[in-house]
Amino acid sequence: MLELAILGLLQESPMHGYEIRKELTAKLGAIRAAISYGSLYPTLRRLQAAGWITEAAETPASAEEVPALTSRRGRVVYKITADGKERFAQLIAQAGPETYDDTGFGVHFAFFARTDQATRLRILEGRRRTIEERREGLRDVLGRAAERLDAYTLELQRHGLDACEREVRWLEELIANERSGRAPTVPQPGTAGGRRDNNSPPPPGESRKERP
Amino acid sequence: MLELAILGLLQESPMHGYEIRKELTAKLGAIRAAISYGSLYPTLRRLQAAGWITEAAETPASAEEVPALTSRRGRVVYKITADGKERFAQLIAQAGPETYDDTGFGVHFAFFARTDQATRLRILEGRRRTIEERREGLRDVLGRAAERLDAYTLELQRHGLDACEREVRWLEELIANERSGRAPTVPQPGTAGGRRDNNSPPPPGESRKERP
DNA sequence: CGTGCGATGTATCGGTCCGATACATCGAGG
DNA sequence: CCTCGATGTATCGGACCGATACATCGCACG
Repeated sequence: MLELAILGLLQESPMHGYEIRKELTAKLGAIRAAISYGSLYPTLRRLQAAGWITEAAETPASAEEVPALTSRRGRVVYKITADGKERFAQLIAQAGPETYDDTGFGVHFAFFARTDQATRLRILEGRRRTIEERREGLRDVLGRAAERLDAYTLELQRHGLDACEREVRWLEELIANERSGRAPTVPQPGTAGGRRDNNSPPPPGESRKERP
Repeated sequence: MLELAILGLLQESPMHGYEIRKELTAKLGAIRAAISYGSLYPTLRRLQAAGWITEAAETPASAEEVPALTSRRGRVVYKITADGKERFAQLIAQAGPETYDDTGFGVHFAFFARTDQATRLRILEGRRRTIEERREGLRDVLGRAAERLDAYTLELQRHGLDACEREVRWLEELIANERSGRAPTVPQPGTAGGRRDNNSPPPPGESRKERP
């Protein structure tokens, strides 16, 4: 999962470890806590050894630009390689069971903008299936095994069941949206300020903008 | 976490590994997938080495009861020791940061029937705090960093934010319920059938009530 | 009658990821 | 001046997972 996330992130722009962590924390904040350095750095080294990423020199512009702003000293900036992009495409498209658990789905979903519509649909439906099964499991327990469990445990199951039903509905909307049309956003009033297509989804052949 | 869950479960009755897994899967189904044998068995051995649990002989009733029903052969049944109960009490009451993450909170909550009210309140409030912080983080991202993120990522954040708000409301109800009165259940019509006291929890002091 | 299949049951191994910890630099504010 | 918080890289032990192996039992199907 971390591998996929890093590869996906580095396609936007080269970054060093600390930055990767921050960006990932922002992007995946909804599904998991900040990723640990204890897994980040070893993974970066693994990816580099495999040739998916390389170190990029840190020299800012051309030559004797006196920096003064930031004294990039020990920072190690990584950029993705051509092999790395290939690897990402393979990872993002293939769907094993781990693709549908909470974390796996979240990571895949966070990079939907780099995925083709067929894959998006497949993943959304797989996730729905998974959640539906979880939901059925909870209903079973609440129905059949309710006498064996204490009130707190039951309340926990009810809350979980509610979350499942809600997520299934959310997925239904996304699937419908995905099938007929291409707008990713579910209409939903009054949460954040501006809603506006920002960086539109140019999934397969993309050009990335950066600061000019 | 696994340690706490096993200790808690074994207070209800002695069990073997397979059974522990099944019960735990039922009890914690709302918050996590089935626990792996790859962590269960090593943990059982660790708990046994520490003296929190012991093997219990499998002999069914008294003597030459011809079994014929089940041929309990290799099953290893564990029971909790006095030290184990003490350990459980210590683990369930003390609250570190890991007590408030999704899994940690879920396990603690699932054993609320064996916890005193003060601890329950402390944990519920800590969890609320944690979720509120996560919620603020998501609001920040949706507000300030929205332009930098693609529509799918934003949708993920919105869904996460919604889940946070919902959980905070759920926790509020539980806290209010806990403070004034002692009924664990939030009134909520029409989900499961019978509600009724089952395996009574006589943990430290309190007695559990249910509808008479 | 056998034969295979699904549930029950115990166990290990490699790998991923986390939490704690260490250490070094830099800019800002007291 | 000096500490504090943000930035930044890195390691270590431990928790937990997923795959795998292996053995027994009862039952259904041929």
